[in-house]
Amino acid sequence: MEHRELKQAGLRATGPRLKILDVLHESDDRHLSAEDIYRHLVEADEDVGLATVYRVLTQFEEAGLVRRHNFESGHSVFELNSPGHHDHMVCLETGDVVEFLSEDIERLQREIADAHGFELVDHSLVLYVRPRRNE
Amino acid sequence: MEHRELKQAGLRATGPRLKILDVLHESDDRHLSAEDIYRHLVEADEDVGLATVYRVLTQFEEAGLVRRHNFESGHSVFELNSPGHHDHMVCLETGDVVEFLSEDIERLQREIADAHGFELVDHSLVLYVRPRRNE
DNA sequence: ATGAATGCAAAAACTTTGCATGACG
DNA sequence: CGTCATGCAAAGTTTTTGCATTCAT
Repeated sequence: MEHRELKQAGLRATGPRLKILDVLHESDDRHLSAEDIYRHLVEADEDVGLATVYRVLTQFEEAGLVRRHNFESGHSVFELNSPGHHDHMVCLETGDVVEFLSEDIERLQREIADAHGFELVDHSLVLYVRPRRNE
Repeated sequence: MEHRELKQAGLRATGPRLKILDVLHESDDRHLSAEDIYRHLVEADEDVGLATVYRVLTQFEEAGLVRRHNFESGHSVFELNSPGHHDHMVCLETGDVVEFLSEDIERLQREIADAHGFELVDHSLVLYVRPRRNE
């Protein structure tokens, strides 16, 4: 029940918000741009404006429902904020996105921030890779 | 001699390119947006167009003279491609950028890419931090 | 009913491109 | 001199905003 998901996040359960959340849940691709989501909605004959998609995604981000990434330049992509944190590996040749998690790296990051007198709030780690040739 | 630096990179040593490279070398802040560089030039009464700044920075990036980052959304920032690689820590309260390097993290990244059947080509790691309160 | 959310269109922010002119080697 | 590079202005992208209308509670 996505209605509940929105209320718990402190947001009114409006039509556009429900539809956008649904696209995020149902899409094969976990990582979608605002334009991607807008296209899904138009194709499904849902009447939602692009401006609303941007506004709603920003609210979702503030509410912790989604995370925003800026992998390469140009535009942002959004993904549902799944309970488990993870980082991303992007294949430069195929565009595939693989999620991974390294507790060692997570710990090292906290230690490094700490050593510089800071507290780690968040981080962004993206590995750019290409298929390994079997030599 | 920045003239030489450009020739070695395979670029003609034109006025605008020398001036932009100079701004990158002389600026206190290592990380500058195209607009930042343009502003420096205008203040120094140098007659260089913003479009040229963008074109030259892109050429510099392709030639390996600078690196482009997309820390937050909206705009790119550029820094001279110093010989030693490093990652970045951005303070959310002051905007300060601190550079750091962890050989452990570098190694773990290669291992992770490898474990997924990929070869690590590049990566982006940014820690978002805030000043640690002394409790 | 009432304040919040939406759609549309216009604007803003950032970056790229077309074209005539000017500069490097 | 022949390109290649530049400046300017115009166009392209992505994202935000103003405002009248509609919707959720």
